[in-house]
Amino acid sequence: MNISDIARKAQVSTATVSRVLNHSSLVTPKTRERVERVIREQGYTPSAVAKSLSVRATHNMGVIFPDIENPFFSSALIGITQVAEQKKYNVFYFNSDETPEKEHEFLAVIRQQRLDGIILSPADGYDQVTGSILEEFEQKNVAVVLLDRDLDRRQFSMVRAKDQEGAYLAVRQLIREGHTRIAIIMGSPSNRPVFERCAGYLQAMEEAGVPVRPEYMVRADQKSEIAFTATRTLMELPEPPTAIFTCNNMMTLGCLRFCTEHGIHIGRDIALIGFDDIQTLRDVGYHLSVVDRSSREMGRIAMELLMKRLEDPSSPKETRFVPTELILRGSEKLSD
Amino acid sequence: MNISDIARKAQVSTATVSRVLNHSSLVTPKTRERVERVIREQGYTPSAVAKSLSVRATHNMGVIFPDIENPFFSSALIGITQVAEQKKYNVFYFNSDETPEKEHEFLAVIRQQRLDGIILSPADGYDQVTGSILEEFEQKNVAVVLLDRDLDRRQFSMVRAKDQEGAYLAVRQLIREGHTRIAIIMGSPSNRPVFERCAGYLQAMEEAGVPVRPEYMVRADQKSEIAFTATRTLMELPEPPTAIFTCNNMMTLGCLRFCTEHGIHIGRDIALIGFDDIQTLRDVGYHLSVVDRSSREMGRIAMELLMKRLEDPSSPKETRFVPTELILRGSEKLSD
DNA sequence: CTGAAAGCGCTTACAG
DNA sequence: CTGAAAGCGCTTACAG
Repeated sequence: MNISDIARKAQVSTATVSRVLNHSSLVTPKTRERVERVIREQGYTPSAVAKSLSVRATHNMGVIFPDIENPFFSSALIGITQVAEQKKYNVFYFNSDETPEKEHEFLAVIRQQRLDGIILSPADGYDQVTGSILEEFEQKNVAVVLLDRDLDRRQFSMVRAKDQEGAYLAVRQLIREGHTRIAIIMGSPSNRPVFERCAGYLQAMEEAGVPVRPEYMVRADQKSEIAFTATRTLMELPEPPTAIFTCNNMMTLGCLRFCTEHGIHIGRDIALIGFDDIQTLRDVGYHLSVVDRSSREMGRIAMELLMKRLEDPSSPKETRFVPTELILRGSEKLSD
Repeated sequence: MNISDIARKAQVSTATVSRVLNHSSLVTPKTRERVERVIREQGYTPSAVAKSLSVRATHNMGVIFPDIENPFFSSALIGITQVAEQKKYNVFYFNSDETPEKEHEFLAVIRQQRLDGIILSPADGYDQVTGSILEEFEQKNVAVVLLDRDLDRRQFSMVRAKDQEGAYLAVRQLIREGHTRIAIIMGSPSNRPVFERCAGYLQAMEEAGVPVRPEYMVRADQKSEIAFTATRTLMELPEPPTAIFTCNNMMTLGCLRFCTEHGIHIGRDIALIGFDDIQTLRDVGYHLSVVDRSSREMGRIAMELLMKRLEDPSSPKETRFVPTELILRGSEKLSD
């Protein structure tokens, strides 16, 4: 069942069928009606792949995220699909699993599939392969938007949160609570948002004249395991910190797990503020203070930026920021 | 840059280029090499859409889930993408947001996009539109696999968990702990897994001769809000239950939220066993007893079933079960 | 082993 | 307002 079959049964040309399919105004109501009836009767569904080949655009886009199990990314994906749906774009989802190699594979697939655009959070902010592939994309007019994480030295449209500011507020708050031994579980410089949160930490510490102790700055990554052991490192210090700031939700979870497994009570034995809210913990009334931002909104904005460049490839690349908010629920102080 | 350009520069026919692209054995090493060099030099990427049109198969598939923010579904998607990647299939992701209308829309898109197969968890197990669209799919040889939720009276390949058994074990455990006032937060019959968990509850109650009290059976849905108010209903009963069994993770969360907001301590004031483990709670050392199953595994199996039917459309539809496990962490008893 | 040519199912510039 | 025909970029049966 293809467009020719419909044309024959409706006694028109395929051009006419195509026109009614595309709601062209230059077709008589009566012929339109006749064609539509045949389409309905035959249960005909036009092939988007044939159309894509013909018009040289697919109306499909790709999303590459490092980990869809991370609530930040699943929320962002919701935001993306919401606007994709209303804009009639379809999304291919690829899970890079935090590995650049998979990311490269997927980028190749995206090229083959002739997707119109792509939204991604790079596995590694320093990756040159990803960077240059994306630049080729832009040259071939496939729109690219970076979400949350950026790529070193590369210019793309992107949506970010006010990371440094959020972290700064959090750490300033810890200082106001009287803490001076404040540790940070941070990430690698190749993950820019996490790194900027680190900058926020330093900013607050320096502004308040609190000495920054290198042994209080420990490194983790996107998997909670490392944060778990990083917390151990901190707590086994001769002079352990009295407060910790964690740079993302996975780190927060790893840190929390270490503490609970070792009888360290958050808000009594140690203060904690995390970056990214964790809904599940709120549900159970766990009073964790956090820096929050709207991940759905970030997804929506990423789509807006993508649409903008899709509609006009010469429109300027832009960076949009979503606000960040410090939510205090008690874990920032040491009660008892 | 298309296949003809490459053919011209390599001084062969497009047929030959196509053959090297597809690793056909009937092409001389030297011509192959020459063609490959030109491809490399030109940075040529063949169009999957043209190929799809030509071979009448896209090697693309669709996934429609009700809510990717639900950890069960995001984990299942990981399982799916893992095997999709190794089988060289690409996945379109659609979020139905628990609404049949969107689901219908997406199914139409899937048809237009000529996807080879689809994995879905229907928003409504009684939905006849979805049911008949899927049956048409099967007739047109687009493979369909249901994940977790099924469709009333319709035969499709599917992967499920041993829901009733898991629920049975949980409730039996509550009874062994001495509870007789055991409530259940259940779902609508249109969500089969949740409903079968209800059957497991009844089975355990009846087997033990514990009277089933209608007021202890309250209804919620996939959003935690309803479970929140359902819990209120239970707790405001003249004779409130001493134990609750919740039929999925969202219900568990809603129930927990009500309890924490009202100073009801799980494991002291009331016992609770939920269906589906909640990793975040484990991380913070929240001792919640649950019935667990492997959602990633369910995703992987769904893909296997899909591949099987893709490779041989006449292969029998089959239902595969993943095991279910009762994990006791203390919330099933009333200490103190 | 290689090529010419038809075909996959649409769209669209052109002519009428 | 409608149609004939070329074109989008591949694949493949057929002939050699």
